[in-house]
Amino acid sequence: MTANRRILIAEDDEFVQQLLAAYFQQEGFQVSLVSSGHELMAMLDSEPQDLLLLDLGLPDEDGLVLMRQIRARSSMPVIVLTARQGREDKLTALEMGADDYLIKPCDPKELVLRVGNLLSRSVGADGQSVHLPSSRIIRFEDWSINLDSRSLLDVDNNEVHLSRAEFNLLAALVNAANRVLSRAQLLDAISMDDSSPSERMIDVVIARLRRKLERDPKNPTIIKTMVGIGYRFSAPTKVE
Amino acid sequence: MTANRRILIAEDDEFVQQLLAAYFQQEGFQVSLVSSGHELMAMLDSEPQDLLLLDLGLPDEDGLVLMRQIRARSSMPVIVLTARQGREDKLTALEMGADDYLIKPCDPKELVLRVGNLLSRSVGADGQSVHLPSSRIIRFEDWSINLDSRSLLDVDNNEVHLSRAEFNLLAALVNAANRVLSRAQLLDAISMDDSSPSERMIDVVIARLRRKLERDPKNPTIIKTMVGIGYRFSAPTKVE
DNA sequence: GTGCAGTGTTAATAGGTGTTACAATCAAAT
DNA sequence: ATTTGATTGTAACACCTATTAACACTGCAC
Repeated sequence: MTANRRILIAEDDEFVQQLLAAYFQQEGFQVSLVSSGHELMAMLDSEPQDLLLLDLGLPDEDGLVLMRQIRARSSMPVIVLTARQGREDKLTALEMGADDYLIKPCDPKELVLRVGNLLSRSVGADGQSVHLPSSRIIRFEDWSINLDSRSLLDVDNNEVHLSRAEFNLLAALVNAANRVLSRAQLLDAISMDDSSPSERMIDVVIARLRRKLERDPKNPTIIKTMVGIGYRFSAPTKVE
Repeated sequence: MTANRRILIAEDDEFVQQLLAAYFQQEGFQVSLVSSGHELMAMLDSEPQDLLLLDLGLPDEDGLVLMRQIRARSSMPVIVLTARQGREDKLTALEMGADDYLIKPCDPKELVLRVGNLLSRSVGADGQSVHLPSSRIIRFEDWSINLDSRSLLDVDNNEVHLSRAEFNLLAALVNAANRVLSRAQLLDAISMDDSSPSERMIDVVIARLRRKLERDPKNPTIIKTMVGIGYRFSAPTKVE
């Protein structure tokens, strides 16, 4: 029951942040803290977490935009916290894929309760997390990708280095195996903030990935191009 | 267990109030809450408390005036909390008879520590509940760092020497474990006077630290780089 | 003084990101 | 089948950030 207790708190008011951290630590969570959208995305890229507590009012980025970017790269449980009373925000947040929604001020006990609920819901009978693809190792062709340690191993178990953008793109494709992802969706998966690079960037990263992954990069079998639509991961996968 | 664990929290931000309450309750205190100077004085008149946590920024009354009024009727321990940075406030508050003074945001652990200190001091000279200064020894991976003696011990308890800058940087990171610290914040931690060295200095000290701490300095696991943001201490820690 | 440890700067290097230009390819119309 | 315009692939490049070695400077101990 207790393996997945890493909680990431995204909150810009430092005092609230520290109080939440101290409180959750006492409840036995391992807490990580970020105070901006930029940090948040960097943190999610560097280390998987079991649950995200997201304050919609981060200074540098609209919370709902962040929510979309998060959902583009993982299905981790997210609880949205906001000072806003608006009903629209609530609906939008839930539409964007938030799992729960609380308006500040709220009772810390209730908060911990909902966190506990969400975590227990996302844990299967075997104690493995259902939600987090990041707790999985996936094999395809000669490769095995570990979404947890963010590493890619070749057939001899040697690690092949991927850049952040390359890994995120591959992870997004693997998570949506056999589904077509548009360039816009893939952009969400690789971009850190809202400074969206052009969609051609996706082509470039795809090319770099293919050069590393494909036996014959000219005739790709793993990442297929869907002309006019996007790309599709189309190798058989085996989840470990 | 001592009977005097009733704490009164005077704080107008409702969320902060609830977080503080939940936190102190977990620490075994019986908590009462007020959110205005008016309520505060009424509460003090009707029910004795063992300690007051007073936010200077209450809406209806200047905190320093309140402080004087409180002292006019009791000698109960008071810790003043404020968002203001001003040195004058601090001096005035202490002059007015506050027992301690903390600037928000502050570490909740420190807050509880000071509350404990103050309460045990006010118990009397029997020495029963004298507060033991919490040891500041923290273990991570094969290392243990003692923030009091400023020493770092390896797995065999041999001391590994760190320069002042190295130690301060490491201490700052450890104290903010799992939080991202910007180069600017880390600069504050290592520079003694106000002559700020350039932020590249941080990279240099980080490199020197990694060479001493990390198993594989090229693939650091203890101090992680957050590109474009700063650094983060990300090894599990255990406080002794 | 001389030597030494530590501090901080600088510059070379490495690696990643994103743009652009042009080549290659595709798909639809003729 | 050929043409044509749109789309995709990729090399080359500019730019950015982080890493690290080298070095000069400072202050301190002997």
